[in-house]
Formats: sequence, C-alpha cells, structure tokens
Amino acid sequence: MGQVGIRIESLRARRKPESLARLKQAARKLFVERGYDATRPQDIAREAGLGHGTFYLHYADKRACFLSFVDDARRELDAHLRDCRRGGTLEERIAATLEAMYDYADRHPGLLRAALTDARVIDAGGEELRPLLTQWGEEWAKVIGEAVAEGSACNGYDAGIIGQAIVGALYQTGREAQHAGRSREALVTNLTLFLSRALRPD
Amino acid sequence: MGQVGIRIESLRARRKPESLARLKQAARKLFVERGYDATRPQDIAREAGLGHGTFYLHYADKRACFLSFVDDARRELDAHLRDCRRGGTLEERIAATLEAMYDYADRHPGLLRAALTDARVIDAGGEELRPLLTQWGEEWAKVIGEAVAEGSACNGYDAGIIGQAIVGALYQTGREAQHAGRSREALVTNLTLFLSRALRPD
Amino acid sequence: MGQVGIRIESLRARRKPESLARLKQAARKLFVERGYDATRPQDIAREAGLGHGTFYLHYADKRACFLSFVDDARRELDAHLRDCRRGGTLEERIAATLEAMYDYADRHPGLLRAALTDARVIDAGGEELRPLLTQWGEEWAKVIGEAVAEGSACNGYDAGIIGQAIVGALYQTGREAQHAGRSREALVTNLTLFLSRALRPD
Amino acid sequence: MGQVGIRIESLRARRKPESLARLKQAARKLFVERGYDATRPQDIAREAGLGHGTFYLHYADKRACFLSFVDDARRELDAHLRDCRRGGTLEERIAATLEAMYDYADRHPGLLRAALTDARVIDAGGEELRPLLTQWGEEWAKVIGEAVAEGSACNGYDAGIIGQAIVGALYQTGREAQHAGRSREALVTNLTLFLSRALRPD
DNA sequence: AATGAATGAGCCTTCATTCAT
DNA sequence: TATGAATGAAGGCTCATTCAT
Repeated sequence: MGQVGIRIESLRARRKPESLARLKQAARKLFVERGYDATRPQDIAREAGLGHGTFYLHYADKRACFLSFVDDARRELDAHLRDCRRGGTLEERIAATLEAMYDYADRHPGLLRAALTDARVIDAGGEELRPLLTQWGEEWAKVIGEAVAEGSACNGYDAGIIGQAIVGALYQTGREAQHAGRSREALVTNLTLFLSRALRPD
Repeated sequence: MGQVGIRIESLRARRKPESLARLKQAARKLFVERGYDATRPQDIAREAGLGHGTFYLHYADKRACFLSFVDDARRELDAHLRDCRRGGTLEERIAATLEAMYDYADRHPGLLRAALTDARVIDAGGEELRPLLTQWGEEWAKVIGEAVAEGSACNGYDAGIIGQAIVGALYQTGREAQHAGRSREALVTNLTLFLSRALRPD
Repeated sequence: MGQVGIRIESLRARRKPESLARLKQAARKLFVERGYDATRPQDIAREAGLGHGTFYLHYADKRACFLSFVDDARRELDAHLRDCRRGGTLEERIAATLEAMYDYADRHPGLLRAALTDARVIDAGGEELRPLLTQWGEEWAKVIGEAVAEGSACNGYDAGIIGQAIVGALYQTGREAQHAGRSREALVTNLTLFLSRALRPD
Repeated sequence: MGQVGIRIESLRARRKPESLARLKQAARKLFVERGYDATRPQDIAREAGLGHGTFYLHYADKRACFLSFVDDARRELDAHLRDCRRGGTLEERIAATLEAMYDYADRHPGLLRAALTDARVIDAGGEELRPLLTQWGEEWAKVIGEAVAEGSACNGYDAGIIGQAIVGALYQTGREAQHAGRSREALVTNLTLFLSRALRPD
C-alpha cells in the first residue's frame, strides 16, 4: 500500500505483525458491518486474506478479538478527544468535545455502536467487564469535578452520576439522530445548550 | 378415557388463552434472568409446563416472542408512568416521573435491561424495529413540547433531541447505578436537579 | 424386522426408545470396528439412520455414549459368565469360565477390545473411572477368596492381586491369540492348566 | 554476524545430534506426563527449546516420534532386565526379574504406561505394529522354553501362550497396584509364588 | 390445541503438517 | 540445519424449528 516495496511475498504472507494488522482491520470492518454475533472468526480471517487457523495465532478466541477491537476504538477516540477538553469556558469545552465526538463518529460510521455492544452479548459467563460507556462516563465525571472545583459548574451535583447522564444522553441522541436523519449541527447546538444550562453555576 | 381425560385436562389446563399467558410469563422470567441469546424456545415452553411445539402455536418464532415481551413491558411501564406527568411544576413532574420509573425498575429487577436489548441481537437481518428507548424518548419529547408551549420550559430546544437526551441519561445512570451501588435517592435528586436546570425558562 | 407390523412409519421414526436402540447398536458397531477416536457422533447417528442432533437427545456427549456402550458390554458378558463359576472343582470352574469368555469373544469379535479402551483415551480430564478389566479382576478375586475359604485353593495369596493377575493373563493371551492365530482350544487348555496349578492347595 | 552468530549458536546449540537428543528427551517427558493424544509436536519442540519445524527434520511425523520413544523404552528396560534372567532356580529368576521390572517402573513413573499405549490410538489406519507387551511376552516365552528344556519348568505348556499370560498378569497387576496403593513387596511375593507354582515341574 | 422426537445448518476451535526464509 | 507463521480439514456440539401423532 503506497510504496510497492517487497511485493514478491508469495501467497502465504509470512509476517506475523502484518497478519495481525490485517486481522484487526478485517475484524473492525466486520464487527462494524455485521455486529458481534454475525461475525465468525472464519469470516475475519478470510476478509484478511488468511486461513482460519491464523486467527487463533493472534487471538485466544473470538471474544478476545472483539475486546481488542473495542479497546482500540476506545484509545482512538480518546486520542481524538484528548485536546478538546481544555481551554475556554465550560460551554466552549463541551461544544468542542461534542464536535470532536460527532466528527469521529461521522468518520467511522457504525464503529461506536459496534464497540458499545452490550457486554451480555460477549461475556458468556466470564468475568465482568466494565462497559465502555461507563468508562467514558467516568471521564466526564472528572471533567465535571474539575469544573466544579474551578467554579465554572454548579456545585450541587454528584459528578459520578452526572458524568454517566451526559454520556448516556450523547449516546442515545447520536443513535437516534442517525435514524431520524437529524443534522449534526442541531445535535451539537441543542446538547451544548442543554448541558451548559444544566451545569452552569448558581 | 372420558372422565380420566378430563381430569388430566384440568391438571395440565390446556385451554389456549391460558397457555399463551403461561408462555408470556415464562418468557418474561427467562428473558430477564438469562437474556435473549441464552433463552431457548424450548426453555420457555418447559418453564410454562408445556410441550416444545406449543410455543410455535402462539408465536411465529423466538423473535416474535421477544418482541411481544418487550411490548408488554413497554405498555406496563407506560401505564405505571401515565399519571405522573401531569400536575405541579415541571420540576415536580420530572421528580415524580423519575420516582415512578425507579420504582418500577426496583419492582421488576432486570426487566428494563432485558427489554432494552439491542435490536441487532434480535433482528437477524429482518426489518428495522424502532428501539424501545427511542419510543420513550419521543414521549419525553412530547412532554417537553407541552412544557415549552405552556411556558414552563426554555424554548430554545428541539424537543425531539432533548427527549432522547433525557431518556439516554436516565438509562445510562440507571445501569451504572446498579453496578456502582448508588442510592436511588441520589439518582433522583441529581437527575431532577440536572434536568430542571437544563429545562427551566430564561 | 420379522413381522411387517407398523411399517408405515414415515421417514422420521418417531419413537424415542427405538431411536436409542438404534443408536446403541450403531455405536457398538462403530466403536468395535473403528475404535473410540475414529468414531464421530455423527457417524453413529448416520449409521442409525438418524440426524446428527438426535444423538444428543440420548447422550450428553460422545463420552457418555461410549461409557454406556462399555457398561452394556460388561453386563452382557457378566450375564454370560454368571452360571459358569459355580459347580465342580476349581479347575472345572476355571475351564468353564474360560470357555464361556472365549465363546463370548468369538461371538462378538472386537467387542472386548473396544470396551477395554484405555480410560486415558476417553477421560479428557474428567473424573477417574474404574477400568473394566480391574472390575473383572475384582470378581476373580472374590472367586479366589471363596475357593481359598472352602479349601480348594492355596491360601498363601492376596486374592486382590491374584484376581488382577488372572484377568491380565486372560486379556493379553486373548489379544495375542487373535494375531498369532492360536486355537481357542490351546488357549483354554494351557490357561486352565496354568491357573489350576498356580492355585491348587499346598 | 560472525562472532555474535557463533555465540548465539552455542547458546542454542544447533548441532543436529543434540537437537535430536533434546527432542527425544522432551518427547519422553511429555508422552509420559500427558499421553500421546494430548502431546503436540509443537509442545515437544518447545520443550526441547527448538522451533516447531525442527521436529519434522528429525521425525517423519508424530507417530514416528512416538514409536521411537516406545522403542527406546523397550531397549532401556531390556537392558535393565537382561542380567536378571540367568542364575539360580526358576523361582529366583522370576523374583529377580519382577524386582527389576518394578524397580525400573518406580524409577520412571508413568513410562511403561505411556509406552504401552494401545496401538489403535497411534495407528490411524497405518500398518500393523507388534505391541510392546506382545514382544515382551515373546521374551518370556523364550525364558519358559529354556526352563522347560533344562527341566526346571513343567513341560505341558505352549510357551508362547504362557509367555503372554505372564506379561499380561504383570502389566495388569502393576497398573491396578498403583491405584489400589498396593506395596511392591506384596506384588513381588504374590506373583513370584503364583508363577513359580504354575510353572514348577510335575 | 398440544406434543416432543427429530433435524441439520452452523458455530467455535484444534492441531498435524508445510514451506519460505 | 533451523525456524515459526500459516494452513484448513476435521471435530464436537447447540438450537431454532418442523411435523406426525
């Protein structure tokens, strides 16, 4: 891709890291397009141009592959959002974060939905895993907490609860907006206003 | 066979409407306890004390049974909430609705979670079905719309969006509260304050 | 089979007991012919003229099916031998038992070998199961014990050990005799003599 | 690469004969610990500190490796027993051989059991291979034959059959003794007495 | 209306072996 | 000689659904 490089590489690609990268890409594509249940390890391998068995060279099982996909998505979005939360008034920070989130969502359609798949679908009786949405809610809680500390947000709240509320509101509006065909601008405007008014001091 | 037959009849109670009722009850129990995937039509029938085949006399397939379960849950909660939305200030109405919701959720543990199962898990490529959460969001939208009309809510919002935001916030806070062990009182207080401040006129 | 009876029975045979009987027969045939590893549940079902899934209606898994096969074989041989052990001198009883065993083995070629499959092949980490051969050894131990008690066998032995020794000798000679093409008569004569001399009093 | 290469060489010690020796040792360890089925060529190679592919440089396949393991075990035990069979009365020779066998078994726990794995597990439809136990039975047959010739054993037997009987008795008592927790002394005493009485002239 | 034995597509996973390097 | 990523046939098992009774 890009440079021609070592193209003579035989049918069996022999570089483990490259295989993993291809599996990752294929897994992301299929988990997004079809969801967890409808994606078989075999499909992922085939999509990556590899044999079935190769999948299990890189992942212990389907679940591990999905979890890795989710983690990558989380890190990617986190990196995308990182710089949006500092600077300006609380309202400006909120607006910027929303913009960044929707921007990311637009550029990777379906990805957040897939990554936020209910744990129950994946777990199969295994250990509990903290849902992604909850994790993001906790980050919002920190943001709220800081805003309260610096006096830019109303101090009557339990930041933990409000963080979860915000993230829930964002997720559900985003999901519905897609089906209802709402404009991103309307979303950002309304939610920024809504959150700012809810949070503003006094 | 005459008398004995009838006696057996009454033991097993084979009248159709009752069978359906028993299937409904069994389905609810199992969908709530185990989730959609882990519940087999066979399990539902057995739980209802009926033969496996009977299930298909009442439901076209597993999906239809689940959808019916969801619809019942929706109607039940709607009935429970119906009377809470009128009377008093907007803040009072919000607080009353939240109380009613958590009350219902407490009395039927796991039911909302089960009923809100992601459509993707059920669909299997079938026609689109409007998620329950979205439906509830629309009802909140109506409430908001009316409040704006009567001047008790800020009129700068698109009610459709805000309705979804509210419902998303409620759902996610409820879900997280269970794992985090938060008190229902804290939830109601925080969310009522949050929503009231966000919506109040000016 | 035999009487024409209810032959119009449709492609799907609908009687559970009959299916189980057919599976049992098929399982025995294939376990004997191919051994445990080379026999798939699917093969057994097909041999029985049934679908794959039917197998699991009757057995929890392949292992359970094999264990049931082994148990049936044990019971069958036990019934066959039951009456041989009483009456006559110890030597006569030994000779009669050997005759009966080889008679059974001849009538069901390969069956004992299959039923005596090493537990390690089947267990897969499950609970320990007492090998069939050991069980039979314990029955011989009882026979020895009684013979000692009534003075028809040398009393210097630990019956438990000698029981196992006898059964081991029988199994290994039987196995080898088949490959070496020895006559059953030679086997019975030699082993009867051997055991009688070893056991005779004084 | 020169010096460094050589240094790495010596660390990993890549000379062919040593690789084979390490594979042998690893294979023995794993076949004994886990059995044939549960041991993968890959495991053997890794245990030997070699790459997976190296296995196939030294063995045609897994089966060949196992057969080689069995053959080594056979030779080892044969060497151990060789000198025990001459000298003294038949009874003394038997006692000495049993002692030597159990001594070997104690020093290599699990080895005989592993080496005596049923051919059916290994064969997979290949050519017939003479079981180890049968081979040992033939050696006992020789011993018996010689004893008969020199008048120290009863001459009414077919040595071939009796050889197999002895080896079967030894194997089964040994196996059972482990589970039943019998003492080696009891085993040797009982079996020596048993075999001596069965074989003694007249 | 009710039954439940039967079905078989389909799933996830393993592992002996190959071969380009 | 040594490597180890890659392979894909094969295996055991599940479960939504059907249909003769």
